[in-house]
This record gives sequence, C-alpha cells and structure tokens, in this order.
Amino acid sequence: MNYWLMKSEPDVFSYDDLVEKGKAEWDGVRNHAAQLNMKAMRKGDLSLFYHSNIGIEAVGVMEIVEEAAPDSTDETGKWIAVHVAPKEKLAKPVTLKAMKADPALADMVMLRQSRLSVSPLTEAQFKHIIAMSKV
DNA sequence: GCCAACGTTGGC
DNA sequence: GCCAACGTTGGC
Repeated sequence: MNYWLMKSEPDVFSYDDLVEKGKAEWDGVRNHAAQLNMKAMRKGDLSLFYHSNIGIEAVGVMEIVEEAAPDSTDETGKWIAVHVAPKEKLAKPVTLKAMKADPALADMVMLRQSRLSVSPLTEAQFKHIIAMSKV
C-alpha cells in the first residue's frame, strides 16, 4: 500500500465537495511528475487531501478507488486521471506551517517541491500527519 | 540542443 | 500584490 498527497484549491474543489459527490475523478493534472505519481497509484492506496491557497492545510484522507485511466477533461488523450473517494475527514486540519516545523517531515516531497500537485508520502510521514490531526 | 522569455502555481 | 520555483515555448 502506498500513500500520497494531492492538492486542490478549495474554492474549485474542496474535501467537502468530494464528500458530497461520494466519488470523483481527480482530473486536470497537467504536470508530468504528478502524472507519474498518479500512474503509480493502486486501488486501495490512501491520499491526503490538501487545500492550497485557501487554508493551506491537509484536511482529509481519501482512497484511490480506480487506477489511472484517460482524463475525461483531456481531448489530446495524453493525460490520465484516477478516481478517489472520501475516507475520513481529519479531526483537526494539519497546516503547512505545522508540517514545515516538524523535523519528522523534513523530507516530505511536497515541502521540497511546493508546486508539485501530486506527491508521494512514506507510511511514516502519512501516519505522523494523521497523528498530528488528532492532537 | 541551448537558453532567454514568459506563464503558472502557491505561499506570504 | 509580490515573488520564488519551475515548466513550457520559441528563436537561434
């Protein structure tokens, strides 16, 4: 099982929007590194849902329910998307500030490459962030 | 194939 | 609104 972190601007698509829909295509990713990460996703993998720009914090956990398939919003046929479903809303959001301040997360890919919209997490990083959300 | 110019993302 | 990081485009 692998762990991921995926970003969305909440005024476009928020975690609550995902909860309302029940299941959604994670489309519109137009970056090769992010695409590679999505291709590596397997059914049952878990991902943090991170709100960029507004909130700037991890707010929930979602599950990959369908592996990479053509992005329905893409007409060129070059890009893929995965489908996700909400799993658990974090009791308390974990802010970027808190993640940056925590030495246990110093190697997080997202912290090192802030513009990457889909990035991997180690199991330890994932569990650490979940623990932070429960304090 | 290199690199300058430009556009976009995302945090502050 | 600004700026850093970084991806893309286009001229050579």
